Amino acid sequence: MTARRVIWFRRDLRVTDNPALASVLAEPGAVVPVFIFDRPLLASKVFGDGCVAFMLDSLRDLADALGRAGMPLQWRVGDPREEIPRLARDLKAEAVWWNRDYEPGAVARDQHVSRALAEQRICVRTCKDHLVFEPDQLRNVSGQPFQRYSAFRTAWWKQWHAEAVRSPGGGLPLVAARAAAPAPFPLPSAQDLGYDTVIPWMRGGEQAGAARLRAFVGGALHRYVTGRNRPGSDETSILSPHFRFGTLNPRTAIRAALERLHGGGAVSRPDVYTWIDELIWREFFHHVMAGFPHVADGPFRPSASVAPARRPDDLARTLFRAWCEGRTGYPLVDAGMRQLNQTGWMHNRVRMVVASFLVKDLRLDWRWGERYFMGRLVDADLAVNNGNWQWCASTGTDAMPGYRIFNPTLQGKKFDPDGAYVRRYVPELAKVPTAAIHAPWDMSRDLQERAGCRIGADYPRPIVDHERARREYLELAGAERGRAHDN
DNA sequence: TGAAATGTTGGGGCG
DNA sequence: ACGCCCCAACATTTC
Repeated sequence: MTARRVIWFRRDLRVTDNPALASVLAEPGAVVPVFIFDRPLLASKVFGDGCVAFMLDSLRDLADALGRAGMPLQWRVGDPREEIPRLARDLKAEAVWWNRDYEPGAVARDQHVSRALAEQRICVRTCKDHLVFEPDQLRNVSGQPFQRYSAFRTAWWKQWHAEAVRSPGGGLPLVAARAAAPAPFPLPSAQDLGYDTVIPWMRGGEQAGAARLRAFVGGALHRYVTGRNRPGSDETSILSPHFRFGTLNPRTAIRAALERLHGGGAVSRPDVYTWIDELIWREFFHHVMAGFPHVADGPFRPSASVAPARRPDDLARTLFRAWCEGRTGYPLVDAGMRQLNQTGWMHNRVRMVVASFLVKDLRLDWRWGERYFMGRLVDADLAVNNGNWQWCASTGTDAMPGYRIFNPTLQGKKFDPDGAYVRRYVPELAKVPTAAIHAPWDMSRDLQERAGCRIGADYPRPIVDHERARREYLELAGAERGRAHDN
């Protein structure tokens, strides 16, 4: 009897360019693909309906591709710590394969599973996939994880050139030619998992991921440096959900961008390298969380020049609710939050603006915002979301200085000059003239009537005065710095 | 991947 | 022609 091997899919929901799958298929014998719906994690409701919808959509694509190759996906709902060892034993598996995950919780889970499998004398084989370089591959001169993005990026590129990073090859064809599609393997519905069914804002699965990558690399990439800052036009890649679930691999995406650059054409170096920078930031935040797991619960370091959050009283909760629902009275902030609530995604420029507003203008605990984002974003990724929030809150490894405070009006004028983004997501403001779109409270009574938007009735008056909030934040931050200095 | 405050410069209007 | 002022435009400093 030939040996049977299990491949456990987690954050690598694709059949092409998948190191663990390619390796397990390279050996003779039967392969059983497995996915576990992590019941405790799903019950914790860290993620939202949109995220679960994207995952299910991706799993349908994966199950279909595996089914065509004669390997129906097995799935369970339960705790993977128990389900994987049990499944491996029931299947009389000789080995279990997976691609590694670096989140602290996932590392603990995988160690637990590895021990349980070892007790049953079942081999564990793991591969690198989710990051181009793993945490222990990139260290500073003293052997520690990097704490500065610029140094990390230098080391990252050095390693990229040293290794000549390639895709693994092998795996399965995306669509088997002429193969009759088997009956779709029934996966659980969102309801079965305790979530509401929502129409996914973007398609999941590796076919959708590959199509989007092609469209972006062949399209908006050539004007990325300026285009990426324009939330009113779709000029970012919008690939983050695919990287989150591994329906697309960053190594492949980066190679595609570099090939477009070197293949000639209208793509400039700054455009390509600026985009790749964003993917290196993603890697950086994963390395930071792996090296300093305490960042998951609080600041990387107690930081001077950061004002303390206000008391979590009724006022704080009222302000927070207004922020969540996009009712702050600042058009760009409200448009961003409504885009998030409606679609499960927010343009990155606007993510920075709404985060700055929560932390600096409202002086709320950044972790409130972090948690809200996790519960809404289709691309909800613990390490990346946490890293970005800490950056905005000025508490992170390589953070923005505390005195950097975004002015939501100015950001709107600069990056949404015609107000297209605001008008799309804040329909009350649709008829406000462009000159006033980012400061509608300046409109005269008469103008408000004509624009069909009375401030304070149809659209809220600003819940805080930005000028004043900014001065207060700086004052409190200065006091904090003074105290730190005294101690 | 900030923005306000402050400083500097140079062109043009004007007596 | 000259000095003076104003101010926009740009540069630098500061939070």
